[in-house]
Amino acid sequence: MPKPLPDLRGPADPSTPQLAIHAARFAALGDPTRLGILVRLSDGAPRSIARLTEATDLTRQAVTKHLAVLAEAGIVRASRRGRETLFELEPAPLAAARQYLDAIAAQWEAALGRLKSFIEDPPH
Amino acid sequence: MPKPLPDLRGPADPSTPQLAIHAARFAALGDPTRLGILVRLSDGAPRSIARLTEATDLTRQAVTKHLAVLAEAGIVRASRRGRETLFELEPAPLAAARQYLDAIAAQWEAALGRLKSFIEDPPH
DNA sequence: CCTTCATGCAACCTTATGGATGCGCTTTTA
DNA sequence: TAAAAGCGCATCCATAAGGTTGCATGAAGG
Repeated sequence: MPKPLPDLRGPADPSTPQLAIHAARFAALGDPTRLGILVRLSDGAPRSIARLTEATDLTRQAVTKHLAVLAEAGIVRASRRGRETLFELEPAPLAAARQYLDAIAAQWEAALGRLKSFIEDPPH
Repeated sequence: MPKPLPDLRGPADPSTPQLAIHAARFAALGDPTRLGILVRLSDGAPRSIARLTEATDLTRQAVTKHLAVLAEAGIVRASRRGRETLFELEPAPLAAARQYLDAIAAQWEAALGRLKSFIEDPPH
């Protein structure tokens, strides 16, 4: 059974708040620098800002802003250790994004299935 | 076996072009209006611009722009029928986005697994 | 044919976004 | 303790993004 997935096909759509949350998450992923940072953090090891900056051709401040965006979306978590701020990947929000795409795909496939059965065995 | 996933942990990173493509895809998903459009199209039925505009409180032009962004990312496909332009969902790019998130998650879990085995059975 | 529907194109506006600099504060470390 | 490493904050800049309005154009219908 495909996941519910807020039904936006009707005229009234009160379930838009969830949609905004998911959109914000995708927006956070929608930048090559940020996506690169995530990939680098995907080995589970926390890294400092300076460390993450080394891998780019940007300023530390630019990277800091990107990390702030990721943190705002909950995709990354910061912790202070001494004079440095360590960032590590937070898997839950990524899983949520994945499941959202899964839901859309499931909806699509379910629709295909209904179309197929309709063609093979039309009503009336 | 976790998917390769461009290794950005080294200093030199020539595999960034792929990253840009994925980032562009996520960026296209990173807007509530566009995400809403996708959900509405996820039942497989093509819809006209006017039809999709009805579900929003925006102008037709605004919706047209959003559809252009989605089309640019390949997430949606347009076709002309008479005087109206029909848009329908394209599942392949969405699947690619899903798989990218899967790859990151797999990387993460593999790292956790290595950490676990290290703790349970430390070398030396 | 004349009107209406569904779009496309272009100009314009406002705000968000990505990035850089300069400066000051705290923690290490030589 | 003085220098260096790592950051945070504030400011400033240029461009992209989201939206609107106005006008022109092709297709449908009566």
